[in-house]
Amino acid sequence: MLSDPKQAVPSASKGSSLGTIEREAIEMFINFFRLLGLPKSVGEIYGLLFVSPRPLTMEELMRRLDISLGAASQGLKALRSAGAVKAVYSPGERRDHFVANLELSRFASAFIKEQILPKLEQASVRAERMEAALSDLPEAERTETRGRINELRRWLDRGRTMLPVALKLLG
Amino acid sequence: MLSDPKQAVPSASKGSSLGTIEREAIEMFINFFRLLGLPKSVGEIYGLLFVSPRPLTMEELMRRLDISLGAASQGLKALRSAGAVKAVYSPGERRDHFVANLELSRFASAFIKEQILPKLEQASVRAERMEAALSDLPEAERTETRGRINELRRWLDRGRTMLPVALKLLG
DNA sequence: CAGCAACTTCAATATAAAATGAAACGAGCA
DNA sequence: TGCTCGTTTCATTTTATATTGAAGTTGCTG
Repeated sequence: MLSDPKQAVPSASKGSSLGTIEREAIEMFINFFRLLGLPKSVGEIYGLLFVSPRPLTMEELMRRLDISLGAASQGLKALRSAGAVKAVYSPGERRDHFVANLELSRFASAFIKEQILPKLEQASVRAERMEAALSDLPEAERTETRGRINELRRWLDRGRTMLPVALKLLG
Repeated sequence: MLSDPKQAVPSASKGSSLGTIEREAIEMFINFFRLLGLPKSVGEIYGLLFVSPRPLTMEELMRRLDISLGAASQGLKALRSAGAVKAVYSPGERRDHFVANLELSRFASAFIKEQILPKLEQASVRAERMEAALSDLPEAERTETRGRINELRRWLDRGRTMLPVALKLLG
């Protein structure tokens, strides 16, 4: 359980312009990025940039991945803001060229900082509110429920001490 | 970046039958479960069971959470198969009663084992195929691309040695 | 072993998320 | 200043995911 396998399969259409290495890299990153809740197009873009030995323009990404202008622009925006991709200057060239940042640990860090930590903080606030609401409960249920809330808080505290350590290990 | 905040808000309809503690718990678990790619209804069910001092039937879950028969059945199935919930025997009662397993570490373990490890394995296979396909590349690109594939493999190897350790720490 | 309550399944439907592409924007250049 | 190319934005469309509930199944019980 915990959701299905369902393998990523490249559409036939883009088979022509991509080699084995590119296809494998793209599929791999689609899978990992999906794990972080990111859309397919973002994984495709990063995958292609990861194995590309030279910077690519947005136009090249659109063409080779067969994605739209909007998807390319938004995907790159997201990747840049996560520090996963950067624009490099190309002399005498007007358009932007993009390269992948190969330090994969960035993703884990960004994910922890932006997704997990805020949820932990919010959860702690909720736990306080739950504690405070214990008095509304009928006597009989109070002890049992208090125990459960405490269990929850122990986990939240654990998380809040562990994650910064994990972040240090990564970055 | 890395997807939006967008807070879970309980539908007005079920406000009536749920107290503060229940609402807070439900919203908290909806948020965490979503992080693991699980549907809202699954988070709702687990949240309510988590703070419920006594076992609940499927019918109670349907009524109090205002979810359908199918959602309750499937959500419980998923939670049971992940070991997050179990059915307890209730003397002289025909219908099943469910309780939450409070050991939250189970989720992390299940998630790592079922979602992350398989993807790492598959990724390693892909990396081998990429390595093998290097010879198809024009000379000029080979060295750079080989370096990138190696970078990838270093990360995959790291992951494959770290995760089992993480699993031990949890369980 | 018939009837029924409890549960499961799954095709249909509703909802949410991502992709598209036309229109708006903006930076550099003549 | 007005063009032009490259990029961003966002309303619309498409696709994917979750939910519903009726029909099917199971297994207890009288």
